[in-house]
Amino acid sequence: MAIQSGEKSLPNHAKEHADPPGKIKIANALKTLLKEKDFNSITSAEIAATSGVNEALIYRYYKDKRGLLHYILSEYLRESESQIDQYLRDTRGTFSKLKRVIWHTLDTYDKNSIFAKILLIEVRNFPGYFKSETYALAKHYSILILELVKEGIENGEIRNDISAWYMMQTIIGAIEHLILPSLIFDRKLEIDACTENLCQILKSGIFKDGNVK
Amino acid sequence: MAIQSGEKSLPNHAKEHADPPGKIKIANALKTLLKEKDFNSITSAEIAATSGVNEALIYRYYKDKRGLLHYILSEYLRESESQIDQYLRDTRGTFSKLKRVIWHTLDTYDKNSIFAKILLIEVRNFPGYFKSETYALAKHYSILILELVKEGIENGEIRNDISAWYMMQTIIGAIEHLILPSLIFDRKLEIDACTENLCQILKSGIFKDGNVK
Amino acid sequence: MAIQSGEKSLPNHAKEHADPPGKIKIANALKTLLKEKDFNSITSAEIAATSGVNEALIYRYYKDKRGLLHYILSEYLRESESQIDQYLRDTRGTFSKLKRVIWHTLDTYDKNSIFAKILLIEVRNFPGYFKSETYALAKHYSILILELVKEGIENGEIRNDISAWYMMQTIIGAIEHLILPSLIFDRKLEIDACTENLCQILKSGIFKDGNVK
Amino acid sequence: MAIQSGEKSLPNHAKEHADPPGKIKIANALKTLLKEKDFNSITSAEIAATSGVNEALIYRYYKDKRGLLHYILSEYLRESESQIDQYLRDTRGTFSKLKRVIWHTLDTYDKNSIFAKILLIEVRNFPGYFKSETYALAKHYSILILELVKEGIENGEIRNDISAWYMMQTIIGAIEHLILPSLIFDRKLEIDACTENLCQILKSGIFKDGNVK
DNA sequence: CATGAATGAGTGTTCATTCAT
DNA sequence: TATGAATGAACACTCATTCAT
Repeated sequence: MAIQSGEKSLPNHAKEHADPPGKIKIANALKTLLKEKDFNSITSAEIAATSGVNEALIYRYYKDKRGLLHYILSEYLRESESQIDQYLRDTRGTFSKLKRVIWHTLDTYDKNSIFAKILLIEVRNFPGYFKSETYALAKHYSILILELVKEGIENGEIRNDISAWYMMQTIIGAIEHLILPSLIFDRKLEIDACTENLCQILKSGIFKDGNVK
Repeated sequence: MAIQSGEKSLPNHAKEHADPPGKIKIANALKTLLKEKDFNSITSAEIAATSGVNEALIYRYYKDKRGLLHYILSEYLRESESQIDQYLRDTRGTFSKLKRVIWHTLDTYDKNSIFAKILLIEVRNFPGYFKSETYALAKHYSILILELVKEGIENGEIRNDISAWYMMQTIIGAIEHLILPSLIFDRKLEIDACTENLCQILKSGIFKDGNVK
Repeated sequence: MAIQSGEKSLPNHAKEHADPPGKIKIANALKTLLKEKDFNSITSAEIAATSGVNEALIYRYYKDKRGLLHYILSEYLRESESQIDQYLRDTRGTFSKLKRVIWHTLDTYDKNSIFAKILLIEVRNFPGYFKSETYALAKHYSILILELVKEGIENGEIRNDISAWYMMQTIIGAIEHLILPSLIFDRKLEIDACTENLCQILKSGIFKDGNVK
Repeated sequence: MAIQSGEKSLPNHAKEHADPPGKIKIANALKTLLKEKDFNSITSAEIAATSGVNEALIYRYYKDKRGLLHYILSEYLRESESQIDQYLRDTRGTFSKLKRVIWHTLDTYDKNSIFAKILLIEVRNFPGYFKSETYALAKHYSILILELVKEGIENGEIRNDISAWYMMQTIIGAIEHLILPSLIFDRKLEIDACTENLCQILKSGIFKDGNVK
């Protein structure tokens, strides 16, 4: 069920083997380079030089440059989501869960600004097909929030006079809105304060008063 | 004091003449193309084709592609600033002036999202030397705000216990912060509401109560 | 009405100008190289080196490598056809005309074995779209023969109990059949003898006895 | 006397063993692929994928891609020749033998048009050294014909006023000449009719009248 | 016997830019 | 003022082939 497109399909029986060193080096090299510059202005030659492997190896492990980007993006999202799952298992109450998810998301974006930049800015300049591939990845996250909201509606914590989908959109929009400027202007994000504020707003606007656990 | 870098220095006697048709056509072509795509993915050939002139002519009038971008950027800023000057002449009171400037800035960014995108997003992916060149352009604007703030301090409208420079930074930051998401997420900017809100915040936070004219 | 695809569309007003030297050099270089090797195993770098121009110039004048091939092919066909036209103007009687055309075709193929090779052999390994592009060129020739046959039917020289199209196909097939082995086995073609034989066969098989002028 | 170049020399003790499965799979894969496309546009990766073995295995069993081609070519020729030997053992009279050989050759070429294409067309675009390697293979066949002719001269069936070598060349040329167009124009070969016609010509031209057994 | 990892040398093509006129 | 011709330096991507195990 893992998200892994962007990779080339190698012999199936190798599934249990870890990724070969070259593949990892390449992914790391792109991550490094993305800290410094645009994805589009990073060349295959640079990726190869940075990772210390041959240029052709990139194309053995990944469909193309975009496939490589897609791979590290999905890897990052997969990891982030599994952490969120962990958090959620330890938390009771929809409001608390939502707060945890928001905090974690802000924290991860802040710690991985390269990915945040790609997901929030660069992707928007790519031709459509990639946008949708990437959004397919990001959709997992949307669904997570949506499920949480629905859960809240069912257990009575969240008002039921607004559609769950609309509330999810609002929450995600708010999060992105918070992160974006800190990303562009290279500012540190005040994660705790932001979470607190956003949750406060959601509580007054979304959650029914007095019903929060 | 006109901002003109990016242009090639042509024979001096031409200085007073208006720009030759070719030069204007080229600049307009780039402006047009920027509405559709990334600066980096616009080719000189496209610019030439769109403007209906020869490719080499670009390099007669501008140092290079970046020089051309710089030129239209500075042209835009010059125009915007002269409009602001106009507005300010007709306005009394620092607060009112500041409000006017804020409104105008939001309005211009909104109407010229191409430039906003470049100034706020694209430039950040350019190599340092161009970034600083662009900041040199934007400095005029900073200074304008700074002067306004200083004026306010002097005439007693603005509190004098915070450095003028810090207040200017805050104001500019707030403006950019407001514009950015609407830019990235392609949303319409509520200029009046934004201005009102921002000014309200500034009034409570920056201006001394009851002292606003 | 000239056949000219494969070329890049350059500014229209230049139509009366002759082809620039670079363009000609490139075309000649490919012609030279085709004498020695496969089209597919000729590299752009080789074409550039042989013609003494920069590699990029190829792509200024031609859409791509195939476009260049198409160009020299169509140039050759255009020239050949205009020569045939010349011949036909000086000849009376359908049979004599047909004989002239056959002789000329064999002669031209023999003198330009590079083109013969491409038209009869290489093209067959190209993906469909190019095949059809090339056939579009060759169609001119088919039509010429077809018209001749029709003329013969109308003036009573050629029997009218077989469809003109079928007769044309037979003639073209016979010609190609004659040329092919001499091409592959690098043998000189006995043009006069071949023409004589083929015409003899056609006369007994296609033309009505005693009716030939 | 077996034809085996193109192969890598493996440990001697393996000589008597049959070919290992990987080796056979690879050869079959290339044969399959050759039905669809040019030898030059078949990649090692494709061969490996089609045969279901590792790419590197190709180079364990064959010197290189050309070596593999050479191998299947020689295998095919060896098989064909051994069949001819069989036929010849059951036939009496040089003319009858020659007729059998001709029929078999046409039949085999017709049934294995992939090989026919390579031997008659593709090889001509290869660099000289491979061309000559292939001719070395085909020489066996020439010698076979030559021996037959000599036998005919000795036993009085064939005229002795023309050199045997020249007659052999004529026969081989005629055969290839017959096959080529059907190959290029993808037509079915009329094997019986062709054999009959060719033999008729040879009988009138080469064999002494009335002397044929 | 067979494979996964890795690579050197291209491959067609693009693009910003310069030069001569 | 403007242009047609020409180019150097990349660029993403491919392929036959080798090596260690």
